[in-house]
Amino acid sequence: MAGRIAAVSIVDAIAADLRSRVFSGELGSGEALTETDVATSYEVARPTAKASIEKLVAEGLLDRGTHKTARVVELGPESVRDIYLARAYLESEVLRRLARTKDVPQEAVQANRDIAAVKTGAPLDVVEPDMRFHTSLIDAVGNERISRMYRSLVGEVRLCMVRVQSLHLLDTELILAEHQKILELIEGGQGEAAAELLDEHLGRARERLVAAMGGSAGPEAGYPSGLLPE
Amino acid sequence: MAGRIAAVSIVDAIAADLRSRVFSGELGSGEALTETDVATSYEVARPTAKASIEKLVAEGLLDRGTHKTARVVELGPESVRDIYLARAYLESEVLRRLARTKDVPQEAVQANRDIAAVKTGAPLDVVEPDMRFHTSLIDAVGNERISRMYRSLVGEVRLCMVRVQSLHLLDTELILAEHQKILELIEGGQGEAAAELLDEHLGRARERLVAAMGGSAGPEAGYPSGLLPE
DNA sequence: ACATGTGTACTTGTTAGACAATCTAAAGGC
DNA sequence: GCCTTTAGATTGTCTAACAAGTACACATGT
Repeated sequence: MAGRIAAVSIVDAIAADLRSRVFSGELGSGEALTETDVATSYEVARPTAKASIEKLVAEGLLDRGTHKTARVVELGPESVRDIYLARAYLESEVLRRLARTKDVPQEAVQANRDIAAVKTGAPLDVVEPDMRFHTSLIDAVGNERISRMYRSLVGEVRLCMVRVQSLHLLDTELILAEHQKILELIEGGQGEAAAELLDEHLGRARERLVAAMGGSAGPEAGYPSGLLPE
Repeated sequence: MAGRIAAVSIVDAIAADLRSRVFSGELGSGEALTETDVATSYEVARPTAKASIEKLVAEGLLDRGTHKTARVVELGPESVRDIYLARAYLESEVLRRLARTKDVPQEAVQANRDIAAVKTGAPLDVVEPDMRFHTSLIDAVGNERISRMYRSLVGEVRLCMVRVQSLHLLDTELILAEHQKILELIEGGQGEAAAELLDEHLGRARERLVAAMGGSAGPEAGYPSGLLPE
């Protein structure tokens, strides 16, 4: 059941590789990706490269207009706010819903454990389990379209997370503690409180990242009260 | 400013035409769309047709696996529930948000007027302004990603609406009255009430459509109390 | 009769090379 | 220095073709 075979097309394979190169920072913000470049470097035909690029454009990871070269998206402060607010919209509703049935998804619990496990390593290692924590909450409502919508956001969200971690804007302990508390609130049926904590959780990351990018941070950037014993 | 010129690519043009043919019912549920068919009928090369088809697949209007012919999606009762619940997630949050600032978008008001204007004509004419009513509410929050996410749903939503109207499952007067009431609740700052009414509004359409498709309808299918004087 | 294997037709995945339209940036003229 | 022209690079689209996969009918063996 696990690891079902996947007959990936060449297009998908290249798209996946490009994606990971964007996430790893190998392809930096604003970097150009011409169709011929991609085609030659992967030794495929140009239409194939084109299709891969178009996939990433659809995901929001690349940007391009007609007849213009595709470039890695440049996230400004406004985009960051846009992204995090969209996240908050979806995720807070999801938490309320999950709390109603007191349904704590095991995958989220596991993801948080994984964050704890890597907390001594490189800061970028936190990104994957952190992302997984949030996606597993979304997936837990069991709505295909909602998961799909969230997926369309995930690429950009991950880009933001990479930035947050690279710049050490958040303490891993804090992430961990807040995730834990959110799960507890769901278990206790306190949806509204969970949604509020999530708003704080996301708001802090959001405003600190905005500030780090040269925007003016909102009040949400501050530290929380009481979760971490000084 | 209005009607800004659009240098549409051939791919986009074909995609747009196919889309409208799906919505109009000319291309029925489950109908096959071969790449060569599309290519010959529009007199373009197969790769061009392929790209168009892939666009519609990404939109959720067509369905296809690797090496298999693309087909118009077949919406079962489960899909309908999935779609409408996803809608409700986004839209109810949006209403709460709009009510907080008592922000009644003019486009929504206009859309509802347009519904009233066509109410004597063909039932399918209601679909476009009805869809516009809901999208304009979403767009009113001014979040690019949220609008984008909703767009990814719009294709399927519209398919559902076409069904609802074709089968005369809802009275236009009722749609109109509930839309009106929702706008009033927003204006009055009563976000929670607006969200609840929306849930009713969507829930009724949802369960009636489910029932019409052979699923078992939930309790939401019934008529409302008091909005329409008998 | 049933299950199994085979084969052919249809369809998609991918490639190659080519041309026109468009964008980008550098060279030149005022 | 600024604007225009020109050349190069890049994308949009096409034609033609082969490889690989799917589907369905057919034949085979039990």
